[in-house]
Amino acid sequence: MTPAPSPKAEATRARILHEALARFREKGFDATTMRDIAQAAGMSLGATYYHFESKEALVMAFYEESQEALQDRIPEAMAAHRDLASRVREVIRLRFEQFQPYRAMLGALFRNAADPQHPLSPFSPATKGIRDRAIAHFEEAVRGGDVKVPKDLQPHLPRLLWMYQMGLILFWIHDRSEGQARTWTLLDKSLPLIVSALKLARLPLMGPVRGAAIDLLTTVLEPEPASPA
Amino acid sequence: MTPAPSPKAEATRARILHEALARFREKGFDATTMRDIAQAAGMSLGATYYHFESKEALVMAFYEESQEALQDRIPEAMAAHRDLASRVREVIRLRFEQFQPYRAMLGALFRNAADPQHPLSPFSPATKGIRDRAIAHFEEAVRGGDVKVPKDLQPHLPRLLWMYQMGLILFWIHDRSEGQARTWTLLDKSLPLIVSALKLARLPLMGPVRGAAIDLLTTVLEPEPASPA
DNA sequence: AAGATTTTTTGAACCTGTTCAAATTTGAAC
DNA sequence: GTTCAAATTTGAACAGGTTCAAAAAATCTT
Repeated sequence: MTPAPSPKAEATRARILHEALARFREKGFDATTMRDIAQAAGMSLGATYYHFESKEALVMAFYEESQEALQDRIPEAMAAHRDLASRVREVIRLRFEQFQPYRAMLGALFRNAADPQHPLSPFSPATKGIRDRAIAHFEEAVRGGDVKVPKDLQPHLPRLLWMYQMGLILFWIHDRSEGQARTWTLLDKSLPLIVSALKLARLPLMGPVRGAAIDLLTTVLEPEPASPA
Repeated sequence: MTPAPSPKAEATRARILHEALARFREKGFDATTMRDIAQAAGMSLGATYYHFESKEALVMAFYEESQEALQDRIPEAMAAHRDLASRVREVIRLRFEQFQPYRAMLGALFRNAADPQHPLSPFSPATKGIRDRAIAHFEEAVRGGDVKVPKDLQPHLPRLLWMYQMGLILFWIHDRSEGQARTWTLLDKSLPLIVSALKLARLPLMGPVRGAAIDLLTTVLEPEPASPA
């Protein structure tokens, strides 16, 4: 796809991204100008655009890099937690920890969350690669957890948990309480409920209910387009 | 607040809005330029800005006007439906019917849905007036319905139903299926579930569960700032 | 190393939302 | 009808994201 990984342009790219993020963190996404970034990186505006298609592409690169960085920390984190709630909580906690310095600017990323067509949306085709890896974390959390998940729910659960995380992140971004305390309260109140519901879902009588819920789910979830040969 | 309703500026305003909406419908929000609109309305760009603070203000005016227009149709619609599911469905159906011609451009309104601070977000302080009236429709639907709602849930239900509607609208806007068939499927599958859950919620054993759910709810819902005297 | 080719960089636009001071028009008071 | 203030309109800017042809630098070929 990309013609070549490029030799040392990689360094320039990294420098631009670095300078951009520093400014995003400090003054926010909107207040930072592409001209600011170009100047900080010591190059012309046009050159900056040679390395990044758009201002938003910078945020995308950040998103990508973040996912990369988290990748490594999941295994050890999972090794330290046994029960499902703790495992899921840990995945989410790590993400928050990582996003912390960028909380303000993340508004810019999630501004477009509601438009699944927008490249920057966490739900867009453009972010599928990142999304899939993020979902894999929850797959991992569930797999090694202590809760037996019904067969029919199994293929959906990781994605559902990822969506749950997305909701929390959205809440967190706009949470103006001290230290985002309300988000943590929400997490600690909702996660146990989810896990309880999961345990309840295994009860014999619950078959039909589960069926209805999953039926609903498949209606909502876009059918993944079959990748052509 | 507003100094005066203005005499005939109202007509100019209406003309601008009319021309703007025609173009939004035809070419979409983004592809329509403020210069286009000014020209269509037969006036200078600056004059257009005299009547509308911003391009988004045009969408806001549309949103406002829509709410106004729906207001009248609710009573008769409710008179024709007895059971709760039908009543709620009717409120939602009316909204879809009204938004139909603007479906494409509504992406622009809901683009900012995820940012509760953004004026155009249906969740923003700026849209509270409209929102409150929309919620009132659901209040009406519940009040005259055939389902007895538990006391502790009562104050929350209308808003919850409104949020449910918002979710459906969001889904609908991005639903690319023929005639947005998937949205209707979703509605017809989810609404009965909601009503069933509501009926179940009244069962004696459900008290604690309901309590936990409502507790969670009040954590999520921003505490409305007390209006100062 | 000269020439050819590709990658980077530059600088000058362009576009579109928005702002604003300076007219112009309108309407009320006299 | 003249006068004055307020409401409206104009035209010319500005800002910031984006584009692009042309120049410069780096890399490759022989």
